[in-house]
Amino acid sequence: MPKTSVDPPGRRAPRRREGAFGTTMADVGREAGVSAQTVSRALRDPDSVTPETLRLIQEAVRKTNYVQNFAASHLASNRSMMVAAIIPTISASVFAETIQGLADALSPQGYQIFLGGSDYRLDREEALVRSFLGRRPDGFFVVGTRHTRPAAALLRRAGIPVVEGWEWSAQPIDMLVGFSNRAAIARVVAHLVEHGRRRLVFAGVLRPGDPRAAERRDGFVEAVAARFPDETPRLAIVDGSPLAMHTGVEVLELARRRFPDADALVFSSDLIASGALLACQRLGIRVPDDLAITGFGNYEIAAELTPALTTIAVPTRRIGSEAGRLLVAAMRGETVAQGRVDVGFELMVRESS
Amino acid sequence: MPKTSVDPPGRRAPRRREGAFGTTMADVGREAGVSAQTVSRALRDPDSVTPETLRLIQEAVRKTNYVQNFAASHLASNRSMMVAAIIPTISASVFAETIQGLADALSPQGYQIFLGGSDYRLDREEALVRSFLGRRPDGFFVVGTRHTRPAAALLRRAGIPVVEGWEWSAQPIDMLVGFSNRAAIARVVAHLVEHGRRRLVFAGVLRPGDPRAAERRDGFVEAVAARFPDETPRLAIVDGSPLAMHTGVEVLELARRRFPDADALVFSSDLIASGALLACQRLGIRVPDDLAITGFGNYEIAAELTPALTTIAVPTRRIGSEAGRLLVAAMRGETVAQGRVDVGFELMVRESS
DNA sequence: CTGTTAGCGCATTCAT
DNA sequence: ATGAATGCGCTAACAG
Repeated sequence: MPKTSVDPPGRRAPRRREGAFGTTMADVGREAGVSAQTVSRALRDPDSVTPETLRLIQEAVRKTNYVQNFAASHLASNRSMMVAAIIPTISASVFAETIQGLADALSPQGYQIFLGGSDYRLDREEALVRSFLGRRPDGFFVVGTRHTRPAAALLRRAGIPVVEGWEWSAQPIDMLVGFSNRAAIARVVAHLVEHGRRRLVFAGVLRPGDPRAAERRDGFVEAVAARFPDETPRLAIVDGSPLAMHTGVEVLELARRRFPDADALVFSSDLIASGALLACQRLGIRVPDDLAITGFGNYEIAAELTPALTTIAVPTRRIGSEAGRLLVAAMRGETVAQGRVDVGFELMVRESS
Repeated sequence: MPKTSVDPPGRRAPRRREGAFGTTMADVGREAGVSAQTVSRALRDPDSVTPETLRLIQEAVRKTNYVQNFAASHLASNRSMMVAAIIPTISASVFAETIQGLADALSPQGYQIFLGGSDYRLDREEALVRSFLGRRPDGFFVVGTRHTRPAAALLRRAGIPVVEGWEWSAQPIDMLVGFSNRAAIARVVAHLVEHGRRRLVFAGVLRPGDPRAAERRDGFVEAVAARFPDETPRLAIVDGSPLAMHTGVEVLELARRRFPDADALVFSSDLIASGALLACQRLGIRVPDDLAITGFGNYEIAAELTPALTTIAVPTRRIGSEAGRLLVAAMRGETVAQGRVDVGFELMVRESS
């Protein structure tokens, strides 16, 4: 091995990558006959170089199979072009829709999304926040406005735009895109009472990490108390069961056992409302004649059932796209005039009520 | 401003980060009275430093609110601790389950997941592959074995473990975790024929980017041809409609119009089978007396319907966890003995057939 | 429009 | 067990 120069002390063999993507901008530049810096510029802003230079570089990129290394780009520019997103669970279609909306708004701007599911647990959310911040995202989206104190502190200190979603809050960490779960249930209660229902039962699954469901319960209690001040609000709530269709049967039975005279069941989710509605067919309970049933979320199944399910439609996708819009603006350094967006909701009156 | 040293020419102000996470390992080390390297070691392997040193460092981390920068770590170590995953759509619960399984296997090992949805389009998949490889993931998971030529080439050249999932293929790019969609449908056909059905119709939604649905159709054609060599296989397929419950009604009507004497409908997905089954109630079609109906996927709704839906259960979550297991082993540099895992499927016989 | 220089924050390598 | 030097691949800042 020829050694043409004397290495200074402490000099070692270079750590150059062996892998397939060992080619760097310098390699591309060498191939194209320009400097690495020009390659960098050409890739980020093609108009900043001569058309001829651009052509040479593009050709060199192709020839060398070059794939840009974003980690290095991130380190040098202090921009990761990533947005972190935390949702309660990946397998709930409503949150998946929100993420779809987020992606629709962010992808065209070149941002990638880092997704995590907290499994409805604030401690896991905190762990995710901590771990995600290590990747230095340029923005953060999180479902919910309730967080552990350290998680909120981390997000506040991160120095990046943060959007909370799916709820309404007086004191968001930064920006907010949501709606009032309370008001939505109040709307359901108003609808039922207007149609002659008198003995309403709130039927739901409540878990510690799901403040949105708790808000719906509170909204129910408030709305019923306002109309029937002398009555105790009727609640049929389970808290150990999963938020799934078959739990609807369980909640239905609980409600009927505890309140045999009920004439309307206000479910906290379409998922359990659907399970209950299908069970009613088997049990011979006539809906809406014997019992009105309402859901929440306007899931795909709601419109397909017989009778079709009355429910609250939430613009889940729009929550994501609005959040993305706000994040993009803020990440660009623009001052966001209105950082709180109420996307509202819509009562879908169908046959079940 | 005191200037105690003469700057060499070309010297500029440092680019040190201003943001909240400006603290580096050097800052932590200074606070703890050790070098940055010791901090680095302590964070990665707490046993490699003195308990006392560890304590000092942990305290310093807390005091300075230090959050490790993974981008720098990645660049220096050439390990990103990320796995990229591409699925057809985020909002399909079956794929969400697979991702959940993947996360279950990878998170404990410290890997984070980069998720993308191709929207059932191979060109978008290629774009995602390209963009994801720029992040230099340590492993790659992708649903499907069909890819554009450049996408497959990129994955092959990437020099990282790749797992394809949800199908079966003779020539995977690298590793494979799936099952035979053909065999699954053949199993359904066998079941129906054994129970006296003679005029089977394949009812489905086919889209260019969904080879799994196409496999199911092909499996149907093969199985029927093997049993009734003289007949032309009956197909009721729509290709412009979304894969949604309400499309089931459309497919049902098409099948009945085209094959009025059909005695069994083999749907390509529980989603459309459920929509069709619910429509049958409204239309007065008795299931299974007039018509047997089968689905695919064993979605949550399948067991809740009346009659409950006969379907193929796919271990969706296990596809993800097995993929994660294989990736972890390969990323550790272990030689994976069996890189092809057939997770199989199960016929769930219920009331609808 | 293009090249040069320095450094982003960390892990690796070697020395102690 | 700990420290010092070096470079990962890229972009910012500046010079020409």
